[in-house]
Amino acid sequence: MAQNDTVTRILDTAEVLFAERGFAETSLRTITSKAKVNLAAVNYHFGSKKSLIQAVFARYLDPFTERFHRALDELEAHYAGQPIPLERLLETMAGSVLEVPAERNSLKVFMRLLGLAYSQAQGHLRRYIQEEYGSVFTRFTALIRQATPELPDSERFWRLHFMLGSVIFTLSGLDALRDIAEKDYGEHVTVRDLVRRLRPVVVAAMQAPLPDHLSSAPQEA
Amino acid sequence: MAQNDTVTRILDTAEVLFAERGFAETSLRTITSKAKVNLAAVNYHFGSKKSLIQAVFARYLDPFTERFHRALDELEAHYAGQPIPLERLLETMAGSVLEVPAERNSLKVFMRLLGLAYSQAQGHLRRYIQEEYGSVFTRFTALIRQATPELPDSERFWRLHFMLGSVIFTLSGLDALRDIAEKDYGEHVTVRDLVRRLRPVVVAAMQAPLPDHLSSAPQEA
DNA sequence: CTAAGTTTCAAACAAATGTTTATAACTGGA
DNA sequence: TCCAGTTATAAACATTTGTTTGAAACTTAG
Repeated sequence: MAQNDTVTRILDTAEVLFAERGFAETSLRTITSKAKVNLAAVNYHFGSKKSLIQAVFARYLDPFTERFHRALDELEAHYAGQPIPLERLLETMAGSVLEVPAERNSLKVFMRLLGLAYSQAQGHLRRYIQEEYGSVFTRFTALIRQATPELPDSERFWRLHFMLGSVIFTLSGLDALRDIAEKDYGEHVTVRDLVRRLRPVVVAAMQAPLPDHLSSAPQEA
Repeated sequence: MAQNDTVTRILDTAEVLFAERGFAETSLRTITSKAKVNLAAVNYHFGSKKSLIQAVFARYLDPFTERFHRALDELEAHYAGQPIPLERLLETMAGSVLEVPAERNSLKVFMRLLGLAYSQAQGHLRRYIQEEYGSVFTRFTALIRQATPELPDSERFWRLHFMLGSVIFTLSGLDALRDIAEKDYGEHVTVRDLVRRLRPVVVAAMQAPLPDHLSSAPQEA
């Protein structure tokens, strides 16, 4: 299993370095030397650096989407057409997110990669993620819609992205923030702690009153 | 005023390109050719690419911190020792943020730069921003503390970062999100619209009930 | 006008990057 | 054992990068 070993070692090393420094700032030579494989191995096994980046994402996102779809299946079966409560939906998502990286690296790496995918204008990455994994997000938002019928569609859209920002931003910068929190408040924060803290915040944010310009005026379609 | 013209043209061009592509992905040749100045001009006027990046930030952050400090002065004078309501603090911050870029480019560029500063592990940038502009943030959080006495310190710390994530993430990815929103909901969203939408969300998030593991157990110091 | 100082410019530099190539080493089945 | 197919390796390749250089052009004060 020499091939698989090389491929895995490249992926393991690349994901850590990408998360630490970003994609453009991580050279193939840095990856291959740290992974103790030949420089040409990346192009041989993956074709290009771009494809390596996508492969790093696929290794997280493939199991995640699979699990998330299954979890949503169960949830829908259990509620049998009834709208699923917002809290249950959020818990399910958090659960699926937490399950996957537990098997390999830390959630931090995963989130940091997601944050980079959004922030770095790496066009190909955004497109790739949207095309490959957009469907599960669409499904999730449709369920959120049933759970929050009082929200205008556009308002829900924006609030979901507000919350997505909270999660990705905080978790992707977790290391630096954790150091501060530990120094200033003497408490060591785990990812699970953060998720616990996030839950009431996200729920409250989604259920916040409508902004003035929407609550008084007639709501849009 | 030939020098100033060159310097300004470099800064104007660089900030847009940085915001669009990131720092590592934007070469000095791209900047200088688009700005119609000589390649060596960057090193002549700024010394290095790193210093150019910092100068781009300084041009936003210097006026911002000055205004924000002044606005907080007024607010503190008006409330004369009384704790300032959370909404007023948030409005003041939003106001200061909105004022500055109105004079030059769009807020989007500013936010996107901030997002990049956090997400790209550009160590020097994080350090630079923390050292140069950390004090105003410290002052702001102290006021937030008085406005939310019911929150444990660590909980407030995390919630502030949750909200910071919402703002930076949404506003820095504004272009892509706006396109979706316009296509799906037929509404053109301005930055001011978004800030209006953010307000009730942020307030509700900051005032959300404590998470289970904090609300029942005795609260930490 | 002239000389000193500042700014521009084209060219070159060294270093680093992703990728390709040709060869060697290894692998498993006939 | 031998041979196809796969994988590993070192070397080279063509670009691109940030930076430096030295001379030209320009500006400004005496």
